[in-house]
Formats: sequence, structure tokens, C-alpha cells
Amino acid sequence: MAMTKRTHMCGEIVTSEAGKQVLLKGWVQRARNLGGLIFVSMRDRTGIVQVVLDSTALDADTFALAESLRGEFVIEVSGLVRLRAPEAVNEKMATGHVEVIADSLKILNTSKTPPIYVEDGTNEQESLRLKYRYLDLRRPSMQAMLRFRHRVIKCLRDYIDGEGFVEVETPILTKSTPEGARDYLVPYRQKPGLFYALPQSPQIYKQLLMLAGLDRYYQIARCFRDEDGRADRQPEFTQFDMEMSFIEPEDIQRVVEGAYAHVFREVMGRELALPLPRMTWRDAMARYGSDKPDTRFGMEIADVSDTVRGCGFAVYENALNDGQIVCAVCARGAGSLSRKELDALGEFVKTYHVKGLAWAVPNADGTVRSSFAKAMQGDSMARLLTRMDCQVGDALFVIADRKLVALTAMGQLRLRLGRELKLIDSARYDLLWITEFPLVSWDEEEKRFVAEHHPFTTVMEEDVKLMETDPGSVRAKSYDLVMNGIEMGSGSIRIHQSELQAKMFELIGFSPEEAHEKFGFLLEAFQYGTPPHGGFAFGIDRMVMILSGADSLRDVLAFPKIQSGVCLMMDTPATVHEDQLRLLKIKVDEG
RNA sequence: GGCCAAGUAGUUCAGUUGGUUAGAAUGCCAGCCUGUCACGCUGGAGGUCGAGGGUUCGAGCCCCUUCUUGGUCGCCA
Repeated sequence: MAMTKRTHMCGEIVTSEAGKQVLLKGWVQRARNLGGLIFVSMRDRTGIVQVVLDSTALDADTFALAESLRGEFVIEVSGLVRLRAPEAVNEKMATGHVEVIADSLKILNTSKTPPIYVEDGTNEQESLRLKYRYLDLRRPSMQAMLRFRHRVIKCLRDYIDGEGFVEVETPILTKSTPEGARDYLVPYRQKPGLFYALPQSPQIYKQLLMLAGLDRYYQIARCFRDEDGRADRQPEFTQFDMEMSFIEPEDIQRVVEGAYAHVFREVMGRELALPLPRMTWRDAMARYGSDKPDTRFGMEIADVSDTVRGCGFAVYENALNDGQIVCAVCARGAGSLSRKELDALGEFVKTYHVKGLAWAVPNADGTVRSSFAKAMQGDSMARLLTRMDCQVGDALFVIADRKLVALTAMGQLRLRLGRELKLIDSARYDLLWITEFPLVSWDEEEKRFVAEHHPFTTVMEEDVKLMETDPGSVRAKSYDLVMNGIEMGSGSIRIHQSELQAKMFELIGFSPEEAHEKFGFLLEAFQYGTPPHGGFAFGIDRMVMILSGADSLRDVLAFPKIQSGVCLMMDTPATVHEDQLRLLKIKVDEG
């Protein structure tokens, strides 16, 4: 009698060695009866251990038990370890793998047939994997991910501890603050109508810790933001959060770089060249059309406004007359794109609110295949192609619009072309600092300036005077860390003087009364001799995602939520008992 | 909230121009096999084609609505 049984499981094999005798506990992957032998494959996190049950070595009851096994099961066996394969086994069996000759077997538990394959290399719908996440996590790759993540976090702790930082936990039940993302709210039972909010970051607490004289704080902090999900965005996520007193940007940047270099060395076995490159926000926008540029490939954006001035094409002439810009990229090797593919790129950039995309492809015979060549008078097309060094085989793309809109759309087009033309070296890790962000930006909907980073970010000294005359061009003392085109984190030197803080609140349209209501405790605290201070926070999930090569944060979280914020495994959010609502004086408006 | 894509056995997928009883692999069940390790061989069970409506003699396929999941825009101090 024989059976072949797959179980799709892996588990930890605990070995307590006493001589050559071992005890194994684990999930059975496969068992097969061959006459007087039963072969059982047990998988641990590193591989498969073969267990051999011999009818002559086991008592009849135990052997019968092994023979009767049906379905998935968790077993414990003890026996002798030996290397495969001994005498009387043919050559191909001599693999050197470990084999255990069992003298006892005990079934610890059975299992239903799993609804998903618990092995790597399968391609199940993610929603199914997430519903049975506890089975999904048994996959070797997921086990490896959890251990990898653990190693990264341990590295960070080791490093920051060595720098003299102290971890302080801050409340999860805290206060809703204006600006920023939507808050998750928690009703307050003792006074219906009052709410806690879950922290979007421990920002204010860590500044108060500086005031308290802690000097060097850090925390592995869970943060919550009630916004729609993305592949690189979860409603709750973990930040490596830190703050220091009496510092300039370089001081905190040195610590953050050091932490990254430590992780790269210890976990990835790679050296990071320090200090990391710096690029101003203005430069990043102009060259890459993004405040988080992917510098792993070129194809930089050029402002060709001067080149096309007087070209006769009304679209460009009008744009320039309206103070807009005309910008371009030259995509090497994109000349073979079909009309259909080029048009698809045109549709793509419209997503980013530009009116359209013009393209030109020089032919080998000197003519130009183009969407706008006819409108370009004289040698203006030739001049443009020369300016962009656009050769036969390349394609030129041009966008005219308001400066930031045009650059942003072009930046997105650049990323897409970079991916599709396979210009990105995936073995590369490009880290850089983006500095000198604008302090505020104009919010067209609210008709006011809003803080680009947060309202506690200080101003570059030479720009303070611009706060009243030209707020939009004021640069903040803030900095982002970018890796491979993904924002890893951001930080800033904070405002520590009440007068400047008041000025900032005024700039973003907070009346003194509003400021007092929202941040009164902070403003009062700042009157007691606040040291100059600043800090940084970066996402651990994103760090693990990039370092492990994952495409989504869901792949590096044990229990992630889906795009809508739902947990498919626990089926949350869920309704609560009406008694709970009554206690909180909450009525649900079904409308 | 907008746009795009996907949804067919437990799972991964195929399904022609709209045409008989919707297929394959894998998994599951049963039998066989004394060294398997993606074991092999034989047989079997398993489907509300996401849901609802419509067009048609006839719908997995065409149309409308809706739900779910993914990507993205908005949003993300």
C-alpha cells in the first residue's frame, strides 16, 4: 500500500541532540509508504529533512499509525541522524542531505487541506493569500522576509544605541492636529463627542522631549494615516523616528546616513559611500521632475523654452507668453515606438494634468516623424533636436505647461520610459538627500498657503525676510532621503522661537486663537527655553521593501491591509455591538 | 470620488465569429508501486463561468448595472 501526500507546509524543526539521537518537530511535506519503509519529508526553514520509518525499527502500532496518516499533519519523531545515503543505496541517492532513522513517531495534530499552496513560486491571487495569511507566512520566502525584517530593525537599534540615543515610547491615543492626512479617531467614553486621534507621527512628542532635555531620542513608532492605499502606502506603518538638540541638518543627516550604511553593511553586505549626495529641491524638480528622483538612469529633463521661442508653433508661443515653460526629454532607443505606443504615452501624461505630449522621431533619411513638425517653422525643429542631442533611433518628447505641472508630468514620463526601455539597473541602490524644500505651497482649493513639510519646520536664515513678501519662494530647513526614486523619509530643523512660530501660523492662515486651540500646550511649552533641535523619520517598511526587492509593502508586513484599509484575514473593520455604540452615544447615519 | 485592468473547478489558467454535455494542469478521493525528494501509473469526484438585468432561437463570450481585487489620479502636515 502506498500513498503520496503533499502538505504544503513548512515549520521549525527543533533539534535537541543527545549523541546522534534527535527529536524533530515540524510539518510534514510528504509521506510515502514503500513496503517496510515510510518516507516522510519534514521541512524546516532551511530545507527538507528526510525521515525514514522502518518497520523493523518501529513497533507495530507506531508503524500502523504512520501508514494510516491521511491529510496534513504535524508530527514529532525521534531517531538517529545520518547522512544520505549509506550502503545499499544507489549513487543518485548520495546527496549528502540529512536523513533521520526514526524509532518513534507521534502525531501532534492534523490539518485540513490548505486552500493555497504553501510553497514558493506559485502565483495565487493576493486576496486569497491575505485571507489565509497565517498559511501564506509559512512559505519559505515569507519566513525569510520576516527574518530579514527583524535583522534590519535589530541593526538600526544597535546602531542608534551606539550613537547614544534613548528610545522613548509616546502615546498612541493622542490629539487630532490640523494639516496633514485624515486622522483615525477613537471616541472618548466619559464625554461623548470628544475623540482621541491615532498619531500620524510622534512629531510633537519628540519635540517636547527635546524641550525636556533628552537631547537624543529615537523610537520605532507605529504611525496611522487614514488615506487610500498604494503599493508603497499602508494605513498603519512603522517609522524609525529620531530627534536631536543643538544641531544643524548635517548632524542628523550624518546619523541617518550612518544607520543606512550600517544596515547595508550588516544585512546586505554592501558599503555605502558617505556622505550621500545632496541635491536641492529646485534642482531635482528641474532635472528629474520629481522631489524623489530616481537617479539610477539619466534621461534628464531640459528646459527648452529658449530653444523654441519664435518657433511659430502657437501652442508653445502662447505657453511662453503666459509664463509657462516648454520642457523635453530625449529617450535613447525609443525611436522604434509605434504611433499607437506614442499616443498611449500622450494619454499617460494627461493623467498628470498637462494638456498633451508632443513627440518627434528623426528618421535615417533626414526627415522627422513627428506629431508637431508641421507647426514648427524654418529650422526650429532641427534646432530643437540638436539642442536635445536627439539622434536617429531616439525619440524626443516635449511638454508645455505651467512649470511644476509640466516638470511633474515629464518626470512621470521619464520614469515610465526608463522602466519600459529597461534603463534601470536593478542591482543598484541610489540614495541621496533632497534639500531646501519650499516652506509652503499654495493650496488652490483652500485659497491659502499650506506647510509643505509641517508647520514646525524652520526657515533658512536668508529667506526669513521673504516670508512676508514672497512666501512661495521661502526655503525650509528640511530634507528628504530618497532611495531608488522612493521617498524614504523626511526631516527638518524645527522652529524653536515663539515669534517665528507665530509668523508661520499666520502664514498658513491660522489665527492666534486657532493656533492656541490646536497647539496651545506646545506654544506654552516653547516659552520655557526650547533648545534648537531637529530630527528625521524614515519608513522601515519601505526600507525593507526596497532592500528585499519586494514590489509592495504588503510583501514585507506580516499582516498587511489591502488598498481600502480592510484586513481580509480578520475581516476588519467590522460592526460592533450596539451596546458599545450606545455607551459612546454614537448613532450611525446609514445615509 | 475619477480612470484603467482582472474575476471561469480547491488553486493557477485556456476557452476561436455567440452554437451540443465548459477543458487542461495541479490539488483532492480511491487503487497500484520497496529509495522517494515536483515520484510514477490507473481511475474518480469536483463548476450558480463574481452578482443582477438585457439583446438573441441560443450568452462564459455582446450590452447595461453592481460587487470584489489590483494599479493609478485625487488624497498622503
